[in-house]
Amino acid sequence: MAKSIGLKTAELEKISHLDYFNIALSVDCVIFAYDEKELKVLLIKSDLEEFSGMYSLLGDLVRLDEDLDAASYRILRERTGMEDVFLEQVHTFGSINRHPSGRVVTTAYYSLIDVKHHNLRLNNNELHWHSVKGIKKMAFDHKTILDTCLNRLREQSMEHPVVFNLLPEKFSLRELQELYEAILSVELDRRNFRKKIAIKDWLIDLNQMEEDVPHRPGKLYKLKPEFRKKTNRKKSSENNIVSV
Amino acid sequence: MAKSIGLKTAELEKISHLDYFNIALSVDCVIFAYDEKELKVLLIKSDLEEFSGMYSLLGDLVRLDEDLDAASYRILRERTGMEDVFLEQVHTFGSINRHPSGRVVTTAYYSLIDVKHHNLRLNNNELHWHSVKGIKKMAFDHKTILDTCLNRLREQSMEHPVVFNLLPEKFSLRELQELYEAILSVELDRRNFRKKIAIKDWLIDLNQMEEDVPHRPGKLYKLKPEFRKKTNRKKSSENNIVSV
DNA sequence: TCAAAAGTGTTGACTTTACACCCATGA
DNA sequence: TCATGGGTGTAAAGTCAACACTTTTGA
Repeated sequence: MAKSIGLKTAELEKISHLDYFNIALSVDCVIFAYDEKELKVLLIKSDLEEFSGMYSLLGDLVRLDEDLDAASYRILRERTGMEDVFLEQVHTFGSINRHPSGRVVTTAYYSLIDVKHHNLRLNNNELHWHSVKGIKKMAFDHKTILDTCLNRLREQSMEHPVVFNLLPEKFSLRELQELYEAILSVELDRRNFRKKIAIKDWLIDLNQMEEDVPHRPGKLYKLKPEFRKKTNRKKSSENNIVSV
Repeated sequence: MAKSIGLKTAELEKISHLDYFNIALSVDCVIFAYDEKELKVLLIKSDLEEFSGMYSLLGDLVRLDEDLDAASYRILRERTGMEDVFLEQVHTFGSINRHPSGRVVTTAYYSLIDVKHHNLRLNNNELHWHSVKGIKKMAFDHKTILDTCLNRLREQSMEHPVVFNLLPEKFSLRELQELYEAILSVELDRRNFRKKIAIKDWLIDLNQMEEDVPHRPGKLYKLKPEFRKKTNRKKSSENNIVSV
């Protein structure tokens, strides 16, 4: 079969570049949860001698026959037993020497889960929730990755209804406010907070009350279903329209 | 040398995972410029038979001894002859079948350059500026990548002084406004636009006037040097502080 | 009856939008 | 003298920040 002049087939191109198929690609998941009024992240003790005693994010190499996004879902599923959770790509880290095993480029994702719903076997596998505030040092460049994902979470929190993925289905406005305060590391004014949430029109009043609280119970709300997106990925048609 | 129980060295880990070092990693650059009152992007005719006649972004495989960010700078330098330009990572695309040569995951960057300063040899290498508005179909998943980068540019434009990378050093407020209008695809009110720019306090009044315009010349400005960052990458210390 | 949090409005400061006229220059 | 864009202000609407008291419940 004659080839067009100047063009090469993909197969030919692959052969001429085989040397390059020599970088491993991993994904690392920053899995956030909210518990005890603190933002937590799920970490595992590093099993590399080089990072003995340090913690790392949950990650794995991407398989040849696996989409990048699928790899991050797989890790989440394997580690937490959860399906259908919020997961979003954040950034890819590709310094030459970031991994002692060789050239490994990693794509970081962040995930938001309801800590009550996971299915972790936390006891036997060195997997633990860590308060984000207390984390100083991590294996690899994982502290940088964590910081980057935390910043992304903060940005997203302020513009989109994503934090509800960290709460149980029913929650009070106090719980919601405390969650925002934990994520943003700020104190918020109760009246202004409630006004702002009311304007967003994200919530349904369940006409139910908190129970088992040692004080006056608050009303319970849930997120309107149309905002329960699992990811926040933007469609290319969602352009920002601005006027000045 | 004795090993700690349960730990493995990075070297051992690499051996056990050698199969995975089999995905190629590329970077693709969405190089924007502004010319003739339109936002343009630099594209090249695809040299793959599969995409005969279609255009693609400028990309290349990442070398084994090259940082991911360095790879994107290299492509930009090789293609435009420019150093020290604005370049920022946007997203990584990793569908299994996005590339006919095999498994190639690509990290997309966007770049903003002054069209007058480049050093392209546009004539002999099928490299051309295309009006972003007119682009319908591209090779690979490059249309999706372009759309994603355009959205990122729009978001960044509204919050940070990045668009100045698309202008010559000296510019008039009219040029600046037309640039924003081209990027955002909106019409802006002149008085409100000037007020808004004045409040940002990004510009230095050069006390010079436009020349060779067929109407009353406007004042020329330049960006204050402290805003002339080449990239907009966030330091992890730059937390958003919010009050509600 | 005490402790804890629920629930609720107003004011002033600021920001955003909409909108129109005269001026300076070059052709 | 005409065409083109330069340059400028104000009023109304909306948003944001600061701030305090009464109510309800459980202990």
